[in-house]
Amino acid sequence: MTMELSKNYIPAATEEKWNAHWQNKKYFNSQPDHRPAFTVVIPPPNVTGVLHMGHTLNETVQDILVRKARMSGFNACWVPGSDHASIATEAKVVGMLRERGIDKNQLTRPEFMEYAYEWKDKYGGIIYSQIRRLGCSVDWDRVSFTMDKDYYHSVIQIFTDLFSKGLIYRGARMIHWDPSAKTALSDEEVEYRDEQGKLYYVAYPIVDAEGRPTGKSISIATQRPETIMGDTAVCVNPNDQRYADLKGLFALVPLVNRKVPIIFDEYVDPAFGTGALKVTPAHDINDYNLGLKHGLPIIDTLNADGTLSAAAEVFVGIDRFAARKKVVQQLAAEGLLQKEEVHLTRLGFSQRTNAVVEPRISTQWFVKMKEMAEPALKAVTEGHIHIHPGDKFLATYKYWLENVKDWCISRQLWWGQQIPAWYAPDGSFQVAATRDEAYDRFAAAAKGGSLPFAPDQLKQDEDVLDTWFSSWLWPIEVFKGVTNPGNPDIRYYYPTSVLVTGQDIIFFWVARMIMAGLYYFPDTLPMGQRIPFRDVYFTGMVRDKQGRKMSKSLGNSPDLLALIDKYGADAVRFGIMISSPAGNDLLFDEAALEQGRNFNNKLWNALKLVKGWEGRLSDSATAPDAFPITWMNNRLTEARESIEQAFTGFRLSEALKTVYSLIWDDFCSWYLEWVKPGFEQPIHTRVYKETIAFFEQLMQLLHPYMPFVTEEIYHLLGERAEGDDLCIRQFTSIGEASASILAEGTLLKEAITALRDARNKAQLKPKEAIKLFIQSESEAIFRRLQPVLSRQVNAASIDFTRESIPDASLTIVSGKDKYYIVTEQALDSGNQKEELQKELVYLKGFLESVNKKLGNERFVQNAKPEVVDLEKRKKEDAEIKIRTIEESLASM
RNA sequence: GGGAGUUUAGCUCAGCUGGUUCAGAGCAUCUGCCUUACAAGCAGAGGGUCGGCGGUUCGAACCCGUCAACUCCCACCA
Repeated sequence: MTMELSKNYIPAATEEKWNAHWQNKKYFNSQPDHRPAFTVVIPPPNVTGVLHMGHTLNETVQDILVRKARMSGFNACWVPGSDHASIATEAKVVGMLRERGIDKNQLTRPEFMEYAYEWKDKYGGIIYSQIRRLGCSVDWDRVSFTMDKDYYHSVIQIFTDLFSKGLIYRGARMIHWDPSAKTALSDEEVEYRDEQGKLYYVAYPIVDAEGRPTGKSISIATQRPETIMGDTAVCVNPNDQRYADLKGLFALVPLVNRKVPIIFDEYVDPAFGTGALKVTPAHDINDYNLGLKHGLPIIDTLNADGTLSAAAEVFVGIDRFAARKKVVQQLAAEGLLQKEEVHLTRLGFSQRTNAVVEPRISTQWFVKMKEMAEPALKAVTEGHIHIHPGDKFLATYKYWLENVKDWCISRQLWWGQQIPAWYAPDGSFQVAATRDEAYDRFAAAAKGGSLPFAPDQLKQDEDVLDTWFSSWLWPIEVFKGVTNPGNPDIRYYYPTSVLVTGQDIIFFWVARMIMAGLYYFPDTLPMGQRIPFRDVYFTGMVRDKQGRKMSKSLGNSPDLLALIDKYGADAVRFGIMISSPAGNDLLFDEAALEQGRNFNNKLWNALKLVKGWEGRLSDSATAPDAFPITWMNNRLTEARESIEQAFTGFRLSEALKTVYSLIWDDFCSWYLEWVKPGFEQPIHTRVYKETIAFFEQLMQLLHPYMPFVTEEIYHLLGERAEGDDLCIRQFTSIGEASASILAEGTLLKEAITALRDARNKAQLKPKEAIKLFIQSESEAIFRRLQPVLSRQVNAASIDFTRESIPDASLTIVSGKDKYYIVTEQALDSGNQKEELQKELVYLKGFLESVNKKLGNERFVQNAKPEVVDLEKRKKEDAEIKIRTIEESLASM
């Protein structure tokens, strides 16, 4: 087989070919069988999004683990899918409708859902095509979506089940409200940022019980003057002497002139502001609690969209921030505004819409978390689930679970699973999957009495569930574990093997999946079978090379497909992995992708070299030099061992570095140079075959990282039978590397390097041959290395000697092996003498320190015997080296 | 306010149980090479008080204390 190979590797030509081939062969489709399962569920990206660099890192890591497992005897199953992302998607759909001039409020719910699905179908495929381009070996027959029919039902089922067990309740609580999306949020969906704000000092007139002015006033500091109209008390610290005389008096709320009591509570910090606090129970969690404690009325002055409500009496219908300005103006006009000062404050923002959230009292659905948190904590602390890197996240995980509050799961949206609660005309409700079931429940509750309403009079709760309330079932329901319990898939694939995800969703998702798994599977099963995954691998955040977060506004978030077009998918995968230590942030730099592309090219050129030998095979009787093959074999074994260890510890970046260096340095720079025949010289068939075999093994090792180029080269290396593809080629077991062979290889490399350096320094041209004399204790070894050595340093002859050679340039390697270089023209040895003297000084200092150590009785007594022995050997070694150098210097 | 992490070469990071001549790698830099696989390359080289100080130990990049800088998470102070 001869074919012209292009000068450089061209990724575009091969990637689609192999994707199609793998898919046709169904290599990545998995069915339960006798092999152990290796299961990964993809963290489902938002259905309307595109893959950013964070996803790219995640998917690449998963693919590496999955491909490695598939090649190591496991039945690998990687489930792809996407998340309906209720609030994020709904916001986008509403935006799209607005652009088309459609107001969501004028649509019926079914009409809106039609638009939403239309949107989902249009954009939902984008991520899948990106995952495919990246080479991810997912099982496309198993693609799941959190709003699929079955999946939808599973969410409803879990809801009704949790409700029946008393773990879900409905009630009025103070929650975080997103005025932009007009929905409740969970605590986790609020992000806090420091903002420069203002503190306004406002005078509240003091009046007596009858509302008569006392002539006094109290000064109150507030950041939110627009909430003044909701004030129902003024609070001071009971121990604050400044305000002791206000007992029994009242304050007049500015602008609305409401008479409110002055209450006393130690909650107030006398040192902050003026030591007096306005209490607005409807709009601040602390004030809410104070209000409960002191029995204060609640006046809600805000509408759902953040405008002032009728209860505010003034500025009704004006947005809260505009109202703030107007209130300040008005206060100033009335002479009640005493001063303004700049104040740094922490504001909560909605994760999805970036709107400033409002604390709001509202009736919502909640999941009780305490009961679920306890086993979820145990699963990790008792070692059923391992977090990588553990030390960093264990504490965070623990703290959150120990302090977790109830989870607000209802959202005032349409895109999502609608809450299965059904309300009778009298406002009472039943939770059930369907209207009919709900009606039956009402009937059962009525104990046989006839119901005063018909089924179609039941009204279903308008709200949908938090998107995480569906994704926490992901590892279970992608295998239909909820809708078809005990089926062969869930029994085979669950628990999944490893979850790879960003550390930012440890609470949103990771902790809750653990809760869901432990809740759903009965505790009669061992915990090891109930957990959703055995390992969690947290990837860091991807930043640009200046360390800034990637964001649309900075424009520093590269387009994945453009990068793949430019460098190839393998190079992108390489670049992202080579600079990505587990759990640390990744500073994304295109230079790393360039390195990946260069590596592709290196592989390609090695292929070209080896392929060039095909026509010049020779079976001559003279056996080929065995050393390079023996050495490469052992070096490969050694590297495989360390790669295996790196994988076990999820040190994927380290494993890649090992493969990279194994291929580039050991295979290309050393081995291939050692066996490479001279120009147009034949190569021994055995060497050729061994080289091909090495090359294949190297491609196999690299395959999980760079699947396309390795598969391509694997096929170009030889004719392959049907079904002989690299992506399913199984790794052989790893033998034992011979330390002595490896040491000989090191010796050879050192000798070559030292002699090349000597040649360089002597300014010898590469073509100028030398005569080499070696004076060494390890003569027998050198005789074995001689064929390679002589060619690598262009030695016309190599001879062994017992004494120094006159008129030669001397190089000493490892302090004891002496190389004498003899050339036609005598070489200047002035520099050598200096270098040897420098070396001598260093060695003497070294020997001194070793002697000092050995002379220290406490060292000899306390250190482990092997350490002491080692020091003794170092001493001998140093002494030999010193003697060798001194002898040489004497003869120079 | 509480907690966690980080600090090693110009940059990004390894250094796993304290002990091989342990101070490493890649990138970048410098020198010399268009040598018949590869200039997207080859052959070499330079570069670091391991954040500061103190301690434990025969021995510390590694363990302990302390200080400093940076990063992240959590928390209801108007």
